[in-house]
Amino acid sequence: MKEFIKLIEDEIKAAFKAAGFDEKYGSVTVSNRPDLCEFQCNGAMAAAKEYHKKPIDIATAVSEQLSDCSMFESVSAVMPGFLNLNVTGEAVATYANNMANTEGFGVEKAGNPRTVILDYGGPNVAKPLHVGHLRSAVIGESIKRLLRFMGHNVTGDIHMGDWGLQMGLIITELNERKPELVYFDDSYEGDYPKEAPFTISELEEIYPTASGKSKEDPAYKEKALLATAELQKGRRGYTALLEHILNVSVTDLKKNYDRLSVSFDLWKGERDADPFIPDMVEKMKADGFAYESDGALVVDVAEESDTKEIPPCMILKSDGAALYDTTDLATLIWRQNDYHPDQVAYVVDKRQELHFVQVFRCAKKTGIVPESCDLKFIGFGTMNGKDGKPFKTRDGGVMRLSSLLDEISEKMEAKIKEAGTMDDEEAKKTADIVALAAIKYGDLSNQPSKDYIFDVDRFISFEGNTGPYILYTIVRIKSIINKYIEAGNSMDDLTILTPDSDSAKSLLLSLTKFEGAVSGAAEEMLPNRLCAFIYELSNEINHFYHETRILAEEDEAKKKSYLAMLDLAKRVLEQSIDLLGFEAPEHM
RNA sequence: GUGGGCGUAGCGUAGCUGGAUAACGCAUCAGACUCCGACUCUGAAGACCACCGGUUCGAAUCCGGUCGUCCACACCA
Repeated sequence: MKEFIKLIEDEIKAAFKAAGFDEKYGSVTVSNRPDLCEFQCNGAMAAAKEYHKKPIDIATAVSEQLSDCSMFESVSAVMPGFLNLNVTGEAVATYANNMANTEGFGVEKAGNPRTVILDYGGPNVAKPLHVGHLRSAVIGESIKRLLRFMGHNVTGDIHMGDWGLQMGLIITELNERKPELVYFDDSYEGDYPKEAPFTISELEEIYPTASGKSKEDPAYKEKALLATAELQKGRRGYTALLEHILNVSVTDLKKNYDRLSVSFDLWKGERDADPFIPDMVEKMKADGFAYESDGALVVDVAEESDTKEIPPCMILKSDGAALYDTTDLATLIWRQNDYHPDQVAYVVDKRQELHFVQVFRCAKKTGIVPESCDLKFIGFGTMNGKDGKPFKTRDGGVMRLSSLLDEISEKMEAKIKEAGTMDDEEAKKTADIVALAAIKYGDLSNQPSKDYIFDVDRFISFEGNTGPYILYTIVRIKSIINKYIEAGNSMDDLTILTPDSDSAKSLLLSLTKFEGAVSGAAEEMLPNRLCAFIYELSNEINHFYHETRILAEEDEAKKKSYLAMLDLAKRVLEQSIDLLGFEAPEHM
C-alpha cells in the first residue's frame, strides 16, 4: 500500500503539472498548523522563483486543478502561497479499512532488501552486565526488529569480549587460589572435568580482584600477560578453563538478556576472530599496507580531506600482541566469508567513534571488506543520572544491570499493589512487564546519539510521554474489546465508517502515519521516530475515548465502527511496541 | 592544543531536506469527567530557540565567529 500522504502528494503533483508547473514542487507535509488544515504544500513559494510569478498565483492555479478531486474536502491557497489541504472522511476511512485488512498494515517492504550484520550487546565475559550495556542492547534489539519488519535480512551478533588480557587475568587469579587444579598441571594428559571449578558469582568477583592486583603489582601483571600468551598459543589446560569460563558466563548472560527481551542470532566473540589474525597480518604486510612504527605494526588510514589528524590503525602492538583494532578487523573477515553482508552496523558507545573510523577505513583500504559494503557506526550517548553525570549507584559505583531492573520492578510492583486490583502473583508479573517497557521507552524515545537523563520516577509514571502511558492506552482498549466480546459479540467483520467527529478523524489520520513512521525509523535507524508516532497515536486515542461513548452507543453500525477503529489502533500500537522490544500486559 | 557533539520555558525533551502564532510532557494554576479498570480530557501561565554576524522574500533549522559544556585524540577494550 502506498502511504496515505503519498496518495495526497500524487494528487498535488498532478495538479502542479496540469497547471503548467514542474511536479517536483508538489511535495506535501503534515500541517504544522493543525488549526488551519491537515496537510500542506509549500511548493508554490519555491516555484515562484523559477516561473517569475507570485507564489499566491501559482498556489491558486494549482488549487483550481483540484476542485473536483474526490480526495479533498477543501483545498485553499493562502498568502503568501501556502496550499492548505483537508482530506475527506471517506478517504481516511477507506485507507484505514485497507490497513486493517492487509498483512502488516499494508506497509511496503524495502525495495532492495539488504543483508545486514548488526553488532550490538558487546558484553564482557566474566563480568556482570552493568548499566553501560543497557543502551546497546535496547537500541540494537529495536533496530534489528525494525529492519526485519521492513524485509531486510538481519543477523544479530553479540560480539562478546572473550579474549585477551582479561582471560589471562582470570586464569592467573585462579592459579593463585587453586593451584592444585589439574588445569595448571602441564603433565596432565587426561580429560578435564565437565564441571567448572567456579560459579558465576565467584567468577564475577575474581575478575575485578585480578584486575586490581595487576595494576598494583607488576609481577602479577607479568604473569597474567604470560598466561594470556599461553592461552592464545593454545595451552591445553588454559583452553579448557576458557571453555568453562565461557559456558558459565554465557549461561548467565543469556538469562540477563532474556529478561530484557533481547536476543542474538550469533554468540560470537573476539576469540572467534583470532584464527584469522595471522593470515590477515601477513597479507597486510605483503600488500604493503602495514608497516612498522615505533615497534608496532600499523596501517595508515588518514585521508586528504580530513580536517584533523586520524592516527594510523594499529594492527599489532610492539610486543606482537593483537588489540581491539585487530580483532574488529579480523571479525569482519569471517563476517564477510560467511554472510557477504551489504551492511555491517555497530551499536556502540559514541565515544568509540574514532576507533571505528580507523577500522572501517582500514578494512576498505586493505580489501577485507568490498567498497560496496556499508560499514555503519551507530554511536549512542551516555546514560546520565538526574545530576547530569554518568549514572552511578548511590555510593558512586557502577550499577549492575540486574540490580537496576530489580529496583525498578519493585517500585512498579509497589505502585500496582497500591491500586490493589490484582493478586500478588499477577502484580509481580505485570510489574516486570511494565517496568521493562518503562526502561526501554525511556531510552528509545530519545535520539540514540544524544546523552539522556535516566530518571526512574519519570519513566515509571503513567502520565506523559512514557512507556506505561502507552501500555495503559493499549490495556484500556483491550478492556473495552473484552467487555464487548463477553457480551456475546464478535470482533469479526467490523468496518470503519466515515468519521463522525473531529476526534475520530484525527485518530484515523494518525493511524495512516504508521507506515511513514516505521519505514523512517528503520531506514534512519532511529527508534525514537516510532516512539514519537505511538505517543501521538496514544494521545489521539485517549482524546477520542474521552469524547466518545463506545459500548453505550446505540447505533449498532457506529458502535462497530468505533470498535473497528480502536481494534486497529490497538493492533498498530502492539505492533509498534513489539518493534521497540517490549509488550503490553493484559491488565494494569 | 587539535577535532567532534551539545546549548530550545523551572526541569525533561521534539522540531525531517529553511516556511504561516517554536511543539510535547512533568511541575504550577483553573476547570471537566470520575463513566468503557488507578486514568483521561480542556484551558491558563511559562522561551529574544546560548551570543554576534551572514545567506534568503523567510532561519531554531544553512554558513562563519564568540562563549559555555561534554567527549575523543595508536601499544586498555
